[in-house]
Amino acid sequence: MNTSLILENISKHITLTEKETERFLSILEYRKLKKKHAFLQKHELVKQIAFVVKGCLRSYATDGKGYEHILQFAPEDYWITDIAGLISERPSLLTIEAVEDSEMLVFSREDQLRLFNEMPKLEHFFRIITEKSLAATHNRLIDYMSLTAQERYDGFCKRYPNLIQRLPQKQIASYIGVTPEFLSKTKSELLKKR
Amino acid sequence: MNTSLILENISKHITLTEKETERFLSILEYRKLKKKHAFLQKHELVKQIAFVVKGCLRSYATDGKGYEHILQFAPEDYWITDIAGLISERPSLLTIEAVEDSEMLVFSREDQLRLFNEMPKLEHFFRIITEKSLAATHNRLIDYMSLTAQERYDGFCKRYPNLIQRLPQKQIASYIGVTPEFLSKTKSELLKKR
DNA sequence: CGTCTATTTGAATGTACTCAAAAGCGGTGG
DNA sequence: CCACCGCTTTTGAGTACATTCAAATAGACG
Repeated sequence: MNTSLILENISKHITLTEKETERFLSILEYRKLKKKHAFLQKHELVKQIAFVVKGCLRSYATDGKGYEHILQFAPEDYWITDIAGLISERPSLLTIEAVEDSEMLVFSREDQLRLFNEMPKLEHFFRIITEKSLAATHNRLIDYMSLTAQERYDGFCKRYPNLIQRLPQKQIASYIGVTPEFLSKTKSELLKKR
Repeated sequence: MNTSLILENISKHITLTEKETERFLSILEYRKLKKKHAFLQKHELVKQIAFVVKGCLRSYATDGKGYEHILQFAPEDYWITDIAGLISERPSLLTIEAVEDSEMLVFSREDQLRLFNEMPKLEHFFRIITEKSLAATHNRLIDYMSLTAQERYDGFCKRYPNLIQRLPQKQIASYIGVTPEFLSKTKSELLKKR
């Protein structure tokens, strides 16, 4: 189990002693997930949090017509869960699955909360992570409200230049909130302009 | 300075000793804000967090065309700030102002972080608050992606039945992400149906 | 190599926006 | 307390952005 990535990730905000590091590692479970396989199924109870070591996951909601709406992509070095399901302790509205063959380090909410009590530092870390995530989601909501599809696509390309090549266009369309057909047309418009 | 509301709010998640309560209250500043006056101006550095005791605030982004996009309403018993500006320490993209004559308890980020060190419990509290806020914003984003304007309006009415009467329709339109004209038409459609 | 899914393209449609003008409402000052 | 002014809400006509449905093409994977 290669834990250097997750330890580096954490060390950006807090410093753990050797003992604390050991304790933290003790709650981690290593998991592989093949492309298109689910880490979390819709309607399941959400109990875990994942840190992606390799590959990429996505979380999405499915609406009444069966359309998928992607909330988050989580490539290496990202955290992912269904926070709404996790804190409400109600069945998940989201599905989380692998976009590519992936590897994760996973732990339960239960263990997380237990560690928060033992090590306030760790709660400090996740408070910061959650704040960042909230800020990012705020910005995304504002983009949604104020930009056209073309501008949102531009923004996505600039913010995640490395992800674009790894994702099917259909999923990028779903993330920025348009149909795959429309994104295709939008892209060819952009090419004509240049 | 009436602090019972904020203390009750906090006590839903943590229990403070008398000393801790005193320490917490020591960082609070009481502030009144008249309708339409700003708690935070766009382009200012964000330094404070507010708890609304009376009245109602709103936070919004202004786009290139001068349109406002409301991110949050904060009536009594709600917390509000510009989290993105606060953590990035860059000028705010949001404006926060009073919808009605309001009263708040305000403290600085600096004091907040200082107290987090002194009292891990308080960081615990804000970790929870931030998680809830993130979950709510996720749900809102999904609504945005998957529902029509009419459905979003319905949802708003159901979720905030008491707020509707206090807010100008223009601001509800801005919150659900449509023009005031369109919301007006949407409402009369709804009436015809029933 | 064949099958299945993703992407592109086109035509018709729909949802929401823009602009304009009238009606309603609230607050302010005389 | 009323009259006026400014802002909000309503209504309508024309428009734009994005969707739906369909079909053809391209790509990925076993």
